[in-house]
Amino acid sequence: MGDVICTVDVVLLTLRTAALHVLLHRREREPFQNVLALPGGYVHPHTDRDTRDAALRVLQDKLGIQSPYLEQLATFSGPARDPRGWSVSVAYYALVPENLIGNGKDCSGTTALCPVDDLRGLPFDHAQIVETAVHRVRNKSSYSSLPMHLCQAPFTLPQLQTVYEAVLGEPLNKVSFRRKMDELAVLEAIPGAFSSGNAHRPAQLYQLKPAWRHALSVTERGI
Amino acid sequence: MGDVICTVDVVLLTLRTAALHVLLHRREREPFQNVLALPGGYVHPHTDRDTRDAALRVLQDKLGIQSPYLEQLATFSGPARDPRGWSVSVAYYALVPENLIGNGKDCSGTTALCPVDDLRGLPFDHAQIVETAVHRVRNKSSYSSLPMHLCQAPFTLPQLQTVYEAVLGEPLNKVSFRRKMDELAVLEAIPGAFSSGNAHRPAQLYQLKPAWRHALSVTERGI
DNA sequence: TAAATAGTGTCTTTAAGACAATATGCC
DNA sequence: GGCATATTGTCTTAAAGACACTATTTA
Repeated sequence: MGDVICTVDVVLLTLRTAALHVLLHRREREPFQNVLALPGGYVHPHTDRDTRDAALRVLQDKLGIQSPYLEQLATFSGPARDPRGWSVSVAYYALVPENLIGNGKDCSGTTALCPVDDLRGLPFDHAQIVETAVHRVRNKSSYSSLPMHLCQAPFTLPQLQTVYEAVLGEPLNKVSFRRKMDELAVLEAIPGAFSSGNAHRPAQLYQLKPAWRHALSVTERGI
Repeated sequence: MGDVICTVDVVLLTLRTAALHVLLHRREREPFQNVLALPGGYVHPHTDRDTRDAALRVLQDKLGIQSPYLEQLATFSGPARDPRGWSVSVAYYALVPENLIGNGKDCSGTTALCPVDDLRGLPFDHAQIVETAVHRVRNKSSYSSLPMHLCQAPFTLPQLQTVYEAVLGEPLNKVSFRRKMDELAVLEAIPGAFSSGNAHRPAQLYQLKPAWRHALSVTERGI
């Protein structure tokens, strides 16, 4: 009964040039040594408090990324998804602003940021896991504050609207968008802080209220 | 690495007297022998194609229930949730109409149907799993055809509305409800079939279109 | 025909979207 | 001042809810 391989995989998503990208990591060992794949690894029952802990450890050890927005996605299982044998992978997805990537390790070709709509050659069932994650993120973004975790604070409302539009893939009504952001009630204006340097009116800068740094607010009827 | 216990648990929900109930099963073995708990068991890598398959097997073997609406809920893990050791449980939830329960085995005290808002003494972290399932079902019911799987076909629209109201815990506008059922587009009227036996106008009988027996339809703005 | 519930028409209220006017920085 | 974008006001449109009217059965 104990011959089930138990792993975690992390789909780390970010926004680059208005398109969702996933961070892939070059595998150090067999199977699929040197192939780009989702960062993941065995659950370490002696040190991990749970699978979420294992996912955070993977992010820290393999990518040097700490404390992103992290949520359980789904669990994938079966005899064929991993050549080592019958396996269970608890998948998580993380959202980070682009600037957070590369601050840690790498810079050496061990990671790559790939557009989620143009992925090829992923090992295991990682293509399906990424697809599930992207679907979840796009869906959840349509009624919640989720995309705010892709935005580097401080940010302006027009910048945030651009992020929402990139994730959702459709233009949004400016007035409605602002009404919705107000309804979500997770942003706080930074007093006296405005965007600058542009040849036009500066915009108010905002940040997530601290209580919402790792939580979501949802609207009744969608963004 | 292989010393992680891998199990599935199933939260089987039904509606009895307008209240959500969960089907519990008396454990045949240690730990918690003879205690009522969620039906569950080890993943069998030699026979299960995946964890969903394991959940269906558990439903069949322990409860004699086949082919309900079944969906993955979440995965629960950690060193303390199971006294046997560090464990991962992939939880599923199933929805069935009440009449389907008891057609199989039991009738002998090995199972019990308990109201989800009045559960005590559940072993493991099963209380948390049930709570998560109920939360998921209530939330998903607010914008989808999910509650239809709690309804024995054929059913009338007023009956279905009662089911939605029971799950959501609030009264619904009759006209809006019918507009939404029309928008979901998953029901088909059974030609010439009407409810009868009551001292009032009979109601048209409906059933799920076959394509939607194991799928969900969702609305843009909620029920 | 009275009672009870099913089913529908329509008015009111509320939310969403379109449009435009004003605000404010930098050149 | 002129330009570009931010922000806000307000009108239009669409969805949701309230209410009431008609329909159809049994007692």
